[in-house]
Amino acid sequence: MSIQTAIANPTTLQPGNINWMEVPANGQCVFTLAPKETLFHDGDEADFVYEVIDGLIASHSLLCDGRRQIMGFYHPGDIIGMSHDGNHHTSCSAVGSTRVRSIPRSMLLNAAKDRPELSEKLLNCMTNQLYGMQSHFVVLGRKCAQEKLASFILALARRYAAEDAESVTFRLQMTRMDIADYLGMTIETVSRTLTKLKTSGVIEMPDTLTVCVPDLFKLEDVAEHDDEGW
Amino acid sequence: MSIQTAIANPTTLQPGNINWMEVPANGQCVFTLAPKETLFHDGDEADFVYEVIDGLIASHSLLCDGRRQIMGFYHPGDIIGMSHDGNHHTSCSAVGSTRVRSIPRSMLLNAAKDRPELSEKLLNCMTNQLYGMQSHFVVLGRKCAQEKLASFILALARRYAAEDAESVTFRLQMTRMDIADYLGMTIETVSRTLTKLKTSGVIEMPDTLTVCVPDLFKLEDVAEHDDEGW
DNA sequence: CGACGGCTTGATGATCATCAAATAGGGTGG
DNA sequence: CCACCCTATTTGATGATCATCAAGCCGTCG
Repeated sequence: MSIQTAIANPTTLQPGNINWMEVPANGQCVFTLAPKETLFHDGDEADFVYEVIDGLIASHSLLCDGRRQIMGFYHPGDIIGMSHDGNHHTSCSAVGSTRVRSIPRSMLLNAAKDRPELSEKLLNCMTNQLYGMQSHFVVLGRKCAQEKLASFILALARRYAAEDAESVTFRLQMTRMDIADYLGMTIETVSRTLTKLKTSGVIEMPDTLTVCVPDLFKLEDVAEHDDEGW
Repeated sequence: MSIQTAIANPTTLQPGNINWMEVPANGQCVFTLAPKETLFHDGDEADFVYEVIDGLIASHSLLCDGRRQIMGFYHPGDIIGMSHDGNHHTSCSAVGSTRVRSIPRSMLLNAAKDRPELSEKLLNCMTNQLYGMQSHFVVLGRKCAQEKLASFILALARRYAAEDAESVTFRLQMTRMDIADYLGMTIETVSRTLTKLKTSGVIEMPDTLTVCVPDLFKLEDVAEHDDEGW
């Protein structure tokens, strides 16, 4: 389900999944971003709203001295670029090669006016994203390196794992630098901590991008408590 | 402007300011929370949405070992408790004595259905809050103790200062513990860092709760020690 | 007054950042 | 197909920042 089908069929619209099939075709557009290519910059006019089709988008913020913080990753189905004041307040760029669909903000808002269900769904998208950010605050503010990495991998694992699965294997789409900037660490600490997680058997990594979680519960324990006791 | 007047007069509704005057009176309720009293817990059913009338509310999250992270502070006019799935995903409690207005979630959603403007404003509230959280990520993930506190005080100062003012004096409503839990630090480091800011003349504190910022630009420099990218 | 909670200050140590260098993997051109 | 290069990643050594443990201070309240 995407924005398209949802506008066409409001009852099926899910958070992070809006379908804009009924929106005039000339307004929408699907295109592909190369890795690291920017979707929009902080401060740009927010004329468009985007839906990730496949790939991965990172929203981030830069300090002048080069420090970077990634606020969040947007996966397929996620909505990017809603604005309350007509301007973006963050930059967004592709992690790997990424396809997105764009729709003029005005068109989406107009459609929402005629469709209470659509605007309710948009609101759900927002509150959904908002809640997704909550746990990230705890990770950034209160967790140590090992808990940060475990939490990060756990979140990805849950996204990729089948319902009720106990183990899962997947490929990272982002670099160590991206992970570091997301978790508020350095690449060196990310690397060292991954090594520690491998050594303790919580994860396996056949190559630098493939992560295998043999026991999701064990990973949960590390993500929540600092291990040592386990 | 509050939720009340906004429902009555949609065109005047501003983000963080919703007026529900037209909502049946039996649905809404104004009450006072004592300091540290809880508005709702993580996991509670989100039957009500709240507007802060005066005082201050903190939304926070707890790890099982007692570590706490405050996600954000809600000031008068702010809306709390919108949920996408009918449950709260964070706890909220009063910092000092705080008055809030509650409205049944169902009633607000129904009113929104008949009022495209209202639901657009609600959406604005959400995106507004979402963007407010962005800078907090940078603070938590990428700033050192001094920058964290300077950023924190600067945000409060801007809220209290008159337009174009160069200096401002205000009272903190929260304890050192609250500040520490908001900024991802310990109370000791908060205290030490405040002392450092006082010593360097960036702020003055006649007593533990009164903050005087003689030069907002100087405070900006410390907070953004090269920061505020683009 | 004495006790309590919140705050400050001091001493010490752990964690993580920084600087530096080696290794691995991917892509290019011969 | 291999040599080479470039970048990403890993590993090592060292140090700064901040957490922790501990004690003392201040204002409030019973």
